[in-house]
Amino acid sequence: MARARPTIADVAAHAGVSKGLVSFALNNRPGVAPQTRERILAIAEELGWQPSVRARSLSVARSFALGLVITRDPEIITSDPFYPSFIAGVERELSPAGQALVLSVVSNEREELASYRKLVADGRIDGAFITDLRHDDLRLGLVQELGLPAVTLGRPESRPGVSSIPAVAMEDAAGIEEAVDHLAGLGHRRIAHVAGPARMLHGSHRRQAFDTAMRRAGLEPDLVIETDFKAADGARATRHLLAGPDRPTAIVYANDPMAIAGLGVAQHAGLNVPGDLSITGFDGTDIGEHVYPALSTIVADPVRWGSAAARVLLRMIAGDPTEDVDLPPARFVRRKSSGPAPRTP
Amino acid sequence: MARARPTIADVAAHAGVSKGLVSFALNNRPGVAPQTRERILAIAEELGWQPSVRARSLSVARSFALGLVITRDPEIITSDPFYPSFIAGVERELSPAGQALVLSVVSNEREELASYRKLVADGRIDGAFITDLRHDDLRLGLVQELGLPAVTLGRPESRPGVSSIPAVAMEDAAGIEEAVDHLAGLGHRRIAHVAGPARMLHGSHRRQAFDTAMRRAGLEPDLVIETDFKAADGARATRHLLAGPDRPTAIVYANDPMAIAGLGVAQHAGLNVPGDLSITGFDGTDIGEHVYPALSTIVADPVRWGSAAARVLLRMIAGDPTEDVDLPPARFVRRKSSGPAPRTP
DNA sequence: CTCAGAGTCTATACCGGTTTAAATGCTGCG
DNA sequence: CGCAGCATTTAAACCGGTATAGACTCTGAG
Repeated sequence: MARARPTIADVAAHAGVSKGLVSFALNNRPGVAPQTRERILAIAEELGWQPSVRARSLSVARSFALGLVITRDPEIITSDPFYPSFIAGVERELSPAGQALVLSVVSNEREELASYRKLVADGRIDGAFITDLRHDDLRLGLVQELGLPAVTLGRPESRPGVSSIPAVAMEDAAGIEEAVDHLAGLGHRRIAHVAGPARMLHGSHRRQAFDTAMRRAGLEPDLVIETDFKAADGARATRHLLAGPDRPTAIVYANDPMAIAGLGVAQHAGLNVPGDLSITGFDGTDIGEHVYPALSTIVADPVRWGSAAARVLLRMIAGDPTEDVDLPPARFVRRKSSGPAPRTP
Repeated sequence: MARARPTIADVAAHAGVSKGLVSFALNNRPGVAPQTRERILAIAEELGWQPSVRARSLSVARSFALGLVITRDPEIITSDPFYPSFIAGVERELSPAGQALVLSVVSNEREELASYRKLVADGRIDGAFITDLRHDDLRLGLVQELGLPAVTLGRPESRPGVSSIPAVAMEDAAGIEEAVDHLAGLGHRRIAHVAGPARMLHGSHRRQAFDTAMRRAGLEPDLVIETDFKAADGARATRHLLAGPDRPTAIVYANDPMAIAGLGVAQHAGLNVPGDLSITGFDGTDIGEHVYPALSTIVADPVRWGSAAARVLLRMIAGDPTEDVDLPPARFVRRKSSGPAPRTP
């Protein structure tokens, strides 16, 4: 019969001391005689004692877990590479810290808020990641209201009150500007942007960066189509752009799946990429490297982003002072899908 | 000042009964007078009482959470669409059941086993999903040893002892056979297979299905290359196949990212797809639909798989009898990347 | 020699539920 | 009328930790 796992009381009994003292010893608290402490630790070791997260949770009112709520329509099978990588980065920090990651996937904003509330009400998490920031994001007020430590990915435009919500930001605008500069430098004048949803902060950031870079190059950023970041949207937007009267010679997409879909549409229409049309993506999925022609894109580092965000959040929960973190900006990587503008006929 | 949330003791005090009776009433246990029960429920409602998962966890020795351990190298940004969808399906069941999902991402098998152990030792989970089954999978013995309720995705080849590990299986072989039949029917004789890792059960299943279908069509399944499911592997395998002496006219890939990479390689080599080379994938990512030519592939339903697996696991934990579940088989979907075999020169 | 104070350690309450044994009240039967 | 038997309810233990007040050394200064 498997012996039940030892509790702190067993350790206390074996050591001939009280429970409380064992607790002190195990938590490196002062007030325990050095040799007693050692004896207790040795016995705990020998008995194979491990703390019960459950019991500790109840008594210290913490859960030793962090929460991530992802909002997306589950029916839409999207090969967004961000989350898997981001989560891997988060785990890398949590695991050694003895923390767990609680994941929730919901379909819409209503459920999203409800999910945060529920996770907190159930005492499942001690802190949360806020990803995919939106304009007037209700989650910022919510975590404040709930008193839930949180970190945002990217800087929110405004934080409620004298906020204590640190941001871990990666400047994605720089990459877009690089891409536009690159294209303009290749002689492109009609450059379009297939943007992400404007209500999402990174969607509009990238768009603003596009506008800025275009104006700086003396071009009018008038060919912009807003999408939902889905491959199908990218295809639709591309068809629309190519069917237009004065079609672009280059398209800057807000993510890789849309760029790849756009590439497909262009090729389907008989265009040569990059001969007739240059294309750039955003995110650096591994597939982009292998399509033909290889996709010029803007690469970020979601694994690192995850680690950084987790570190900030852990520090915050520990009560240490935190401040915003700036990660190295996303960089434009030239591959084969972008080239010189076609000679005007 | 925010009133602390009410405990069962508050409810008891307001109702003028004992804690124990409140607990009975709230859990629909017999032995409580109907009108007392109602009064208690009304007061609990009025006070906005919610059970404390933490306290309940400690006293009933359950965590009300399920675990998913994903093994993959975090540095490899892979756009595998399976997990996000699978998780969405799982969540759809867990959330209404008041259960949470604890996610762990690890880099290799050693960490994987350690992760299961840790999750159980910490009492974080009541059950686990076992995905990406391998031959002689150590996890089966482990969950048995740990007494951890578990469900496998797909049927393991053998289960330890008189196993109590139910499987939720989706017949993926059927799709591969359909694909081969389709290609053979179009006149292809040299059909290659870019397979997944042989140590993974679905990798070798798909390969077996390929062999079977080939033999049935009177063809020799001699062009098979084993890979690690990564896009880069797909590209490499394709280059190898195309450089060979007697190059194939069709390639069946074990997943979509590899197929898309293969498509890129073929096009890069100046081949027309499907004119010179037919290509099929596996998984039905949304991108496949939008590349040019649209990828013929085999579509599964990971969302449904997730829901089914979660249901089985929940039932198991509840102590209800469970049995294996068979989901509808993956189906071949013909799109544009497969066509008649080229006329032999 | 006494007493203050530091250093150790114990006893006990507490976190918020569940569970069990025992107490209470009521009904109906002999 | 007495008592078995049932339904209802209470009190208290328990899950496994943490936290706090107080008790018990021992030392050193006055």
